[in-house]
Amino acid sequence: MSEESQILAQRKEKAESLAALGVNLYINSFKPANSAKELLPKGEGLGPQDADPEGAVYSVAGRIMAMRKFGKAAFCTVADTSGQIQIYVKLDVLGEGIFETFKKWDIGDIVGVEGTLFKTKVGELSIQAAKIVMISKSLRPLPDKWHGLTDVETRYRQRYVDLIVTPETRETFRKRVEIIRLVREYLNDQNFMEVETPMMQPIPGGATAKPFMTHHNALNMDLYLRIAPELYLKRLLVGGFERVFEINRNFRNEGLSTRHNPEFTMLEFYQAYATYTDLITLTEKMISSICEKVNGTMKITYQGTEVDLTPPWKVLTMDQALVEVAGIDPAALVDDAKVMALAKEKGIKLEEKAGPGKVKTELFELLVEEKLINPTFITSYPTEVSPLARRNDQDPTVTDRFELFITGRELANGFSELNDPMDQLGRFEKQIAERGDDDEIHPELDADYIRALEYGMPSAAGEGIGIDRLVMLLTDAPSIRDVILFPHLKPETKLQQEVLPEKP
RNA sequence: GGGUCGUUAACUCAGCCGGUAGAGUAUCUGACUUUUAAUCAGAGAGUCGCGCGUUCGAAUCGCGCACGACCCA
Repeated sequence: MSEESQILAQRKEKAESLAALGVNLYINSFKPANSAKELLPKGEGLGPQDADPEGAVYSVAGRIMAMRKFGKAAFCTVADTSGQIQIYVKLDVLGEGIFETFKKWDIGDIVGVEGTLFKTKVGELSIQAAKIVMISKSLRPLPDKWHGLTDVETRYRQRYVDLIVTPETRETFRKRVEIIRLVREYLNDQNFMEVETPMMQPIPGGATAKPFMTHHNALNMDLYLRIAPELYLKRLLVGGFERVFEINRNFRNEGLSTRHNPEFTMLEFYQAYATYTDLITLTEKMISSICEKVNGTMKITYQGTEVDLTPPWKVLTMDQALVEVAGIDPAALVDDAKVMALAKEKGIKLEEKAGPGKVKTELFELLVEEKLINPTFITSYPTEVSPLARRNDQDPTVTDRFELFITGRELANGFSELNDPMDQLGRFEKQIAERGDDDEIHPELDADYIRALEYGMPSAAGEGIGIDRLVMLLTDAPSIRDVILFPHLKPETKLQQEVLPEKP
């Protein structure tokens, strides 16, 4: 108790004194018939100080966000999920006994109110409270009503407080839900089936990333949290499901940043008898239409930069991008030796086993990526860096693949799928052979995936879209932590001591 | 992993060259029956992130650590 803050101790005392009066502080019998949002239009016909002539009784429940108390009356702002409404509490309406308990109400309490509507002198629609109940007593004070909660650490750690007091946070996550709902709707309308594939995988495949490891006790086997669902979704193409998608979490055991959370949400979808160019069209239509539905326009601002999502979007090959965007002399790209020389000149460290394709991709990442502000599809990725993509029929050193960049960031990655089992096996083997001894990522050969391809997979195209990054773009969020409800943080050290009661 | 910045009351923040810890909001007491950042009067509230060091004396200076932010790899 001695360690407890004064306010917390006072609130606990207050709760105890209410309980001593026989007030149940945590009832579950109040069921509001109305929401704040639906009541607000009912004041439209009323002038200041008018009472609702129909005298209808309404009830709402919500959290007290502000209180202005007088001796024998008070105004409270009550917030529910739909919005806020003011309630007016008066001694002569409620009676002495009830009003005494009301005096112990605090900002932050969740309460229920029943009464009729009226407008105040200054014209704010309010509920004249005829009945009031405490639904849940709050023991902790809310942050400053004027400044709100600005400490980002507290906002991420105690998202529940952030959601209570920061309207922008509520808006961002409402938009996130809406964006994901619209993605589902779009793909369902195109006859895609939503499926779920393993998150715990014996061999982590479908991407190059460090996995998290876990252990199954009964089977006594190690498992990996998936880094991508790709290889399972393509098994479903073999099985005859021609259009599948999955929206779910991937896990990568790598660094954290404003663009990386260890678990993140990925959309992957696969369409049989389609090519990567079909997906380019699908992608620009889907994202631009979702943006218009969520933001009312396709021209948005991201962190002060204007971005126009109106289709069609620009399509450049990697070579074209190096020339047009980075200003590289086309002569420097004509053969492998010239590419290697250029990389050296630009200060790229040449790994021993890195081939010209990997080097060119690094040049692209260094010189072009951050300059692609408006949506741009980059195509013709080197085969070397695209182990699961189909080779281009004219030039087998590149693949029928694209990545989508907006605001300098990769947002999507798609390609015509490699369905030749022998080619796939060769690429897996090459990938494993080229692994540097110091590499922390150890690709393993997924033999069952090869076996699946040997049954025959239809020609197809597939794509992954980072949902968190899409939400960041469409909500103008600077950090991925602003679009993930509970982003990963290191644990607090002192919290246990604070919450647990002291033992004698 | 490296660099820069931050951590002071429940919240938002001051605190200068090292000399008794400050404000607003919130809270408590009193007044107040149409306020809306209500008002007026009064009061309480702190392990200055943690540890070590320098010093007569450290929120302040130094070193280490923790957590966070941003940038870089």
